[in-house]
Amino acid sequence: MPELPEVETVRRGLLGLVIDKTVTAESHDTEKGFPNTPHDVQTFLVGATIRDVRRRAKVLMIDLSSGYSLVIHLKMTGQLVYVGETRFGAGHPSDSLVNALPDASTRVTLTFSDGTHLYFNDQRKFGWMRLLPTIEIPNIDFMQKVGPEPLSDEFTSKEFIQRIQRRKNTSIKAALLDQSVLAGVGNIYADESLWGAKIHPARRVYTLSKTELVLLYTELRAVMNLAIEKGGSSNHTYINAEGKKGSYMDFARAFRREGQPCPRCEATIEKLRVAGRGTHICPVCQVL
DNA sequence: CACTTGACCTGTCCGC
DNA sequence: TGCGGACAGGTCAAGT
Repeated sequence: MPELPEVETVRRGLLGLVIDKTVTAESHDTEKGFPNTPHDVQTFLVGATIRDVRRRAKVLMIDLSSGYSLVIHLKMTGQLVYVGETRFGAGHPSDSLVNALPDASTRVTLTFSDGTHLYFNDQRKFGWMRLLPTIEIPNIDFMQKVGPEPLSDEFTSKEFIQRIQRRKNTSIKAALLDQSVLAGVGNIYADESLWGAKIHPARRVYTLSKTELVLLYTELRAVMNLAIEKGGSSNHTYINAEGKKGSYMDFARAFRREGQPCPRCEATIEKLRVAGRGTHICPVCQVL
């Protein structure tokens, strides 16, 4: 799924596309992804106008004039794609991505008063979308447990170290991926930041020096900020609100670069398994 | 309690 | 070409 930079990219895209649009219809598949009652949908979604699009951790919130919000987690393969009235012509780079919607992975369709649409697609059906009173969002389980935003101005290296060290006995990669430690880090940016800080992902947290952790903090924020600037990372499923791919993968230094040279020392990048996840390292820069 | 593993789904890719 | 298994950017519940 989209990690923090991808979700933030979707948020920024949606802001420019759906603010002030009024929902006139909604449809969704019955099996999964949108469990609200038809009554709630009719009362609090249909007829409401979109006022804001916010993000916390990897969760998006679309605030409505009804006092309710659509709360969305894209998990691994979720997409939120806006399709305007004027579709791209045949041959346009985005043509095949966007003109074909809705498709077999479309779970929810919103129709706006101007005839345009917002689609929630999710091939693997891990993602979810639900309609909640806006003021109740901070009370849901996810929001209660999730850690601080790593890119906020108030998030210091001191706080990073303090929170990471709550998981002293596990691997540093597992600690980075733990959403209750800090919000928004996933497999890509865990590998990229560990490469940047020259730390082996399987190192136990208690073995890391303060200097190493400060460097990791700096690398993590740099890598995520760069990824936002580049519009996120794209595999075959991630696209932004306009149906476009991000370009961070062109800048990736370890993630999915197994067999290619390390940009720092030319050693061959290797793939291994840490914390149950595919993990990419430079075996020379990052040693146990 | 801290930590690890399996499950949730569908599609794709790789080796036989 | 077909088939089986591993794997995919996340999070929970259940297990040790």
